[in-house]
Amino acid sequence: MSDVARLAGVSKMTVSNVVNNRAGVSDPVRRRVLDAIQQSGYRVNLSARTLKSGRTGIIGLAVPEIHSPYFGHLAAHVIARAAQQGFHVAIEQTGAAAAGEIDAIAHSHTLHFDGLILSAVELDRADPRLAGAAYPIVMLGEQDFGGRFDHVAMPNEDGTYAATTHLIDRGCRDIAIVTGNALEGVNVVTRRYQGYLAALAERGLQPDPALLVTVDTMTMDSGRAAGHRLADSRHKVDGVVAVTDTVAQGVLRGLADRGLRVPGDIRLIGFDDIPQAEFMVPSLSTVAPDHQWMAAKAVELLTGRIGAPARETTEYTAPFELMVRESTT
Amino acid sequence: MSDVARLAGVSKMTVSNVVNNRAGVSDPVRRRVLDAIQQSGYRVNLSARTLKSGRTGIIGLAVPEIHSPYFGHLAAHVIARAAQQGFHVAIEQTGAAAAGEIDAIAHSHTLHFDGLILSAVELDRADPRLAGAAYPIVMLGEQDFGGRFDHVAMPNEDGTYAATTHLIDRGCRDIAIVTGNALEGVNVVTRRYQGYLAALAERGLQPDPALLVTVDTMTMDSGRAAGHRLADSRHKVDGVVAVTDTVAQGVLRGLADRGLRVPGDIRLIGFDDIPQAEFMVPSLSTVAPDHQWMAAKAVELLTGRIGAPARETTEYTAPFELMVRESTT
DNA sequence: TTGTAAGCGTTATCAT
DNA sequence: ATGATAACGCTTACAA
Repeated sequence: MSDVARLAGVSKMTVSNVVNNRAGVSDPVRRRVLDAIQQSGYRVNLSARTLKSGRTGIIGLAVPEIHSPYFGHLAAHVIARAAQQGFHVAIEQTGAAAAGEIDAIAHSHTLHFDGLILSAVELDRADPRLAGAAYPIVMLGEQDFGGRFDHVAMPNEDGTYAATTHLIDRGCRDIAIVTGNALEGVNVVTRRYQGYLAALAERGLQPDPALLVTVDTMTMDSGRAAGHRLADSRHKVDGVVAVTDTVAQGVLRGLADRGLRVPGDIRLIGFDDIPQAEFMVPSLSTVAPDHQWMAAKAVELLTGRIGAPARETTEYTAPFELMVRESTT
Repeated sequence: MSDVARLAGVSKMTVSNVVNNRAGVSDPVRRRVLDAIQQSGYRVNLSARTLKSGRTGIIGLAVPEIHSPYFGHLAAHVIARAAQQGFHVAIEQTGAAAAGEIDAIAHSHTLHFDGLILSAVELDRADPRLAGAAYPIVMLGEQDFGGRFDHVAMPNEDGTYAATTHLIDRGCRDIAIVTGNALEGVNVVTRRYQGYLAALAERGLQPDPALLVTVDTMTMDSGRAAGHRLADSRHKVDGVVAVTDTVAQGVLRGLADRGLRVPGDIRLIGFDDIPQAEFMVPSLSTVAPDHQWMAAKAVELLTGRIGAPARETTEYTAPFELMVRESTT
């Protein structure tokens, strides 16, 4: 910057004013400075600007894992949206563990992110380590934090309710649910399970404990094992609600391993509408929350709070659509 | 830092020495300083450190799109590996366009990344804008840049050769290839096409122009359309080599749309071994490059060059394995 | 073993 | 409209 100033015959301050498009610089001077910038190949040093301003222009996005169609998809939207607002996104992987989620918060602090979008799946609202965060956090999609944070929620309960009702409408009566094993507290697993129970109850169907299949992780592998368990059990099953599309993909494969056909023998529905859902054979019916909407709201809430830290927290729930495809035909 | 120094009754410099684990600090002083750090909740300011040292500790990773199982998977490995070496990873999306790839380079500059891992799919080795980069770049996986950059290559030609040979071994004689439309120059598309041609030639099969199906983008959508074209043509086809697993997923779906069975009517093989390949119905045979190895090499090359900028460029080609699954049984 | 001084590149403030 | 100065928090070089 000193070089540019010398070249243009002005002070560093004037260069700064030109670089930042501030008013109060005469046209000829501005031109001279711009020329000097061209000539010297000058570029602002963001570290210096950050040091001075206390802002990095970077927001963190903490997700369980960036591979995983759902979070990858979401991340792509967040990155695009943040860019529109002049923010860069740094991605942290939490590994779907409470410790990783806390680490992400600490990291954000160390790296001086301006804020953090946290897709928490394990962290408890009561976790004392949550108190430490000294900058804006927006919770995305999962746990309930009782109004302590801005929150963009998934339509967990309503979505699964709609999915289960759809299976009943298609004539299913023995509907299994494949879900996580954290059936206590308020989290994605419990809320989706509640939606399933609510739909059964409304249609006068009894939930059968034998039709509750829990998995440790939300992976295709776990889903496949769940599919095996369903196929190998003596229980009649004519429909399956899977907690996520990724798990559904595994369930589908597990049923195929045992020679069961979807939708011929068993109907299957997922949750998320990952890009692959439409291309599976059979294509997967699913609950499709509006990912783009979620990303936009999350970024909007975060940048809003960066501007006004003391504002009241807000909670949004994403709209969703039921995508009916071959797997429930 | 001044606060900590005052609290511990030492100078800022001593605090710095303790924070950076430097030798030459007596044990009692070190303890006092650590206590003071605890008490005050002090954390180093990375911006200040960066400003002083000229290094950010952040490396950029530019990929066409972070959703996309292949790049998501690769990114996860790169992030993990870089973390081991004390680097953070910022992800840039290029949108599979040369302009986006150039932007990523410029961005890296602005954001003062210490280096960039660039998964270039469109950028040409002759592109003049490539000259600008004033920091280390490692090319990952695709284009050939004639030794100008450190490069971790995919086993493009050998992989497709092996895939095609495998189909021939399974009795296929009319083998189509679904690939990109950039059939000139040295890039992933041409090299994989060469591997296909080489395998046909070695087994005395004539390449049939009608069996070359090109797509604009490496997406499931494009693959599906290609599947339709193959099914609707009058040509006999008994095997398909797809340029990527993602495209293969689309081809499989496109063939299913037309009532064609894999592997019954047509055998299909992909490239990449994305996590979904194993879970597709039928499961997808594919060429499996060692992603973890690639990520590790890329990070290693980059950090090596950050340490020694003038070193000779190196080129590695990833090892691969042929995964034989149901789609070619 | 510890401390002092200067400077990394930028910008806010105040002066001209 | 433009400039001088100081400060952001840290580390290198040197002095004690």
